Amino acid sequence: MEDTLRSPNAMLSTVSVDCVIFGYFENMLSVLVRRESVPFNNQIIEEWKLPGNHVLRNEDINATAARILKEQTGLEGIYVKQFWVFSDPDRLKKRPQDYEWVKPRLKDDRVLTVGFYSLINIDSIDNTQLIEVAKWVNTNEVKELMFDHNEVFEEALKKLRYDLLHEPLVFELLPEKFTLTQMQKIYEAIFNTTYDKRNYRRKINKMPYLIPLNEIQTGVSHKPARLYSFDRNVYEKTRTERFDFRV
Amino acid sequence: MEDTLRSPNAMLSTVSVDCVIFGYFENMLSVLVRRESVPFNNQIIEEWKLPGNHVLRNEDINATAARILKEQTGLEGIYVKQFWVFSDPDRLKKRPQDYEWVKPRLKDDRVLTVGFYSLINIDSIDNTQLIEVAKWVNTNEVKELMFDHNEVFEEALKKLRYDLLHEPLVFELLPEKFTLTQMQKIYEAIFNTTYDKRNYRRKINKMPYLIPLNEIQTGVSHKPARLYSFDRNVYEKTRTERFDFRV
DNA sequence: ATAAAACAGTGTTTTATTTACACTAAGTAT
DNA sequence: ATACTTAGTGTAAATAAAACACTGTTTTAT
Repeated sequence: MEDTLRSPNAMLSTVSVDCVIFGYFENMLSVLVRRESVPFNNQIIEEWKLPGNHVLRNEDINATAARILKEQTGLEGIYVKQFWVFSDPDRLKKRPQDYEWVKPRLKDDRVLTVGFYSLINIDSIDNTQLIEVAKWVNTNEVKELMFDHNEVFEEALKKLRYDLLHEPLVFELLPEKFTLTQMQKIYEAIFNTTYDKRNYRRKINKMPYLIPLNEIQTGVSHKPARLYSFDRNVYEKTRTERFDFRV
Repeated sequence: MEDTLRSPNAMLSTVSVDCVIFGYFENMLSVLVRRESVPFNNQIIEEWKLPGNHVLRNEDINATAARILKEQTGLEGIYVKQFWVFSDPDRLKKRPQDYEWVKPRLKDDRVLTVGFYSLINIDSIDNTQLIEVAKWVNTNEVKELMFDHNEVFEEALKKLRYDLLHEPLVFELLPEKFTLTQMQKIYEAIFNTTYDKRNYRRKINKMPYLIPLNEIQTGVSHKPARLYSFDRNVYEKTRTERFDFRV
């Protein structure tokens, strides 16, 4: 409501974007960033957090997400999706050791953060130029993070699972050319289950945007599988609504 | 990323919540608010906008949404869901006549808004205590709104349709006790289509949370229909993930 | 009392989708 | 040649979806 006189109680906030970057290589992986050590109770604690940054003056939040992706991983053209706004007034105070360290820097009331998740394809992960303090970790082995970042992470994973049930986001995690087994394994990893190979293939073969190529896998020590690709144009024609995009 | 030194380019923003309030009575309806008249090019223009307000210092955005609902409609305990953050740096400038009027009041860089939609049940609409400048309008007859509010409105409607395909949100639009025909008509209005009554009933009768009552409709001048209710507890048990709540 | 109007409520057949289940084929390594 | 590893495929049964039309109950008008 921009047209009322500003209430003296209106919050003045910096806004940040925190990105849960998902990739798949044998397991579901996610990028965490090591923060400078935190002194707390006379101890030095090594702390990890999600990659994130402030929204800048001339940026929309999607540009912020794109910038974070570029800075942290060196990658561009990555799938990103905003999934939730974390706005608890006390969200930075949930872990006092983090808050004590941040507090002196705060000039505004709050820091509200928009949670994004992003999906990176297998091949990119090999040549990701992660910044020095970042690393890929197994999503099952995420330890305690700063602030409310565990909550952000868990919500991202929930939302990814939910979205995958309704949209073929799995292609964002796959390389340009992939095998059906690779695709199946990603679903199995995310949903922590297994599927019957024949039924799985029967089902996905009905997707008109799944294109079989006249090419086979190389570099494997067994029968090579056929490669497939994802036709984005065909997919775009089949859907009516979008709540995501590419940065 | 709250732990880096604040960039001099970090945006400082007030944050607002704009609510697209949906209800159903013969048609899909939504609440619009009339703003004080706007002088532009020496004309007085009557302007409409979505109900909204600033996020206050000690509020999270969901509390803001709850407050807006209470203030504008007098209702509490309403279903609300955040669906998108509108963060275009120029979003207030899209309609210069609006921006000219707001500009002198802005002390911060931007106003970022979180879009919510909310669902109100038929019965409440009758006794909604709308504030004087607000009115229910047919969603098909929403005219030009202030700022980017037409975009917010359209995105809300898209998101509602999308969500309805995957979750039984229709119960939020229905009264405590309702007939199957009422329910069907809401779907038909939102998706602008018609369904076969027998197939529709066969389908929804498989929902375990749809409870037939030993009561029938009253006050109708034809055969009264059986009443049903929605069992929230049964529903909660059948779902795994939530991205919405009640305020 | 009877008829007309308005909506409630129900079943069958066909087609498509889902599920459960196990073997053969192709390439690689030794 | 053999063993190993993963690729690739079919069928039958159960379930779900889609197409389709009439009878029953209550109210209102005459």
